Amino acid sequence: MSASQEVAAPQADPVCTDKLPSAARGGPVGHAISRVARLHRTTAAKLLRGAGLYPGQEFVMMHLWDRGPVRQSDLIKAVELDPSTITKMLQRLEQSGHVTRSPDPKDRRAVLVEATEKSCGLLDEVTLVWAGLEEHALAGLSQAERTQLVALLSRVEANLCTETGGCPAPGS
Amino acid sequence: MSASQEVAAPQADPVCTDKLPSAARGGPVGHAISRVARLHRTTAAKLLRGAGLYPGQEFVMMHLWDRGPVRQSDLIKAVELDPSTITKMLQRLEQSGHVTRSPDPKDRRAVLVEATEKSCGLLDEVTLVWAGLEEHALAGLSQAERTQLVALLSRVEANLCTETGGCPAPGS
DNA sequence: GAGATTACCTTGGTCGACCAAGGAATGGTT
DNA sequence: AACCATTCCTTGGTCGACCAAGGTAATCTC
Repeated sequence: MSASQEVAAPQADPVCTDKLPSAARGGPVGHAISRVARLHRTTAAKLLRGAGLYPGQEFVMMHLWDRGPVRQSDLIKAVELDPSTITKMLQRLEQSGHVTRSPDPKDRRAVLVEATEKSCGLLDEVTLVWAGLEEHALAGLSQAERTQLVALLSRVEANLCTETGGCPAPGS
Repeated sequence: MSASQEVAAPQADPVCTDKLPSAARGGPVGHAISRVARLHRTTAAKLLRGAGLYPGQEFVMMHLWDRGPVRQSDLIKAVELDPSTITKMLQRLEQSGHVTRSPDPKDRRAVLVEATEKSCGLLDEVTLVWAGLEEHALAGLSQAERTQLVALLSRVEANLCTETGGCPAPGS
């Protein structure tokens, strides 16, 4: 019983010696968040499809719809995405006619972004889709549970921001 | 005062007539989930980087580490991803030496996937990274809060699965 | 057994998201 | 005025994730 050569012949030959049954140990919250987020995104994708938007673009459009023309850098700060992501997304949104980009006369480095009139037709649809999705996702949860869910998520978000130095100041 | 030409000159000219102040109406949970998930993923990415893995690959590797050689289709069901996603991910994982693929002798359509010995060195590192990330994300949350968070997320997940017909049976 | 159906995987395409690097204009220092 | 640092955006690359379509092999049906 000293040598670990015969490991009781595991049916599936776990390759890496023995080790723990990882499935359980893998952070349950991390897994849950990943799965829920992916599900949420793909459902949003299907719903948004009819509107001609890809998932992720809604956030940008929403910001433009109620902020009017903004500098691209403001947009970046608002949605907290990588600048290059925004650049490319805007190029596509411009090509599909949802957005207009023009150089800022006051700062020749900057670019002003604005939702086109055509895109305004989507506002209602997108709003509806999001409301429906939210309700679908939260079906059966009491108001208290909903607020607690967002509270917990906010705390997790705050945690993930600290120390990594990847987030803007939580205050403003 | 009939023509709507002078719209009282809004400072930021919100383009789409008036409408509501969307920021508030956009589903709070949906937003929260998106942001948290992105944050979680990018932090994981940074941590996993040292191990030579890209975010998302960990799930696949974990499954392989404790299941041994599996058919690709099983892997697909386990991680609930699109087949093509798995195919491409495995091609990269094979090229980077973390995984081995071989035709299944019992079914010539199928492919058997297995973690390489080299990859076993990563098991500990990945486990540590995930444990640390989980703790970092949940810092300050009581045990009760943690379990409730996963409970709430599970319910949301279940909700998102139903009706859309995009999920496997929740039972098995 | 022949034919249709299903299961398994691949390829090609598009997008979002990131990093790394770089070009241009602005702003502050000396 | 000259220089350096910062800000703003772009390009090029890689990956994960999806959809649509296809090609081969098993399986079911008649």
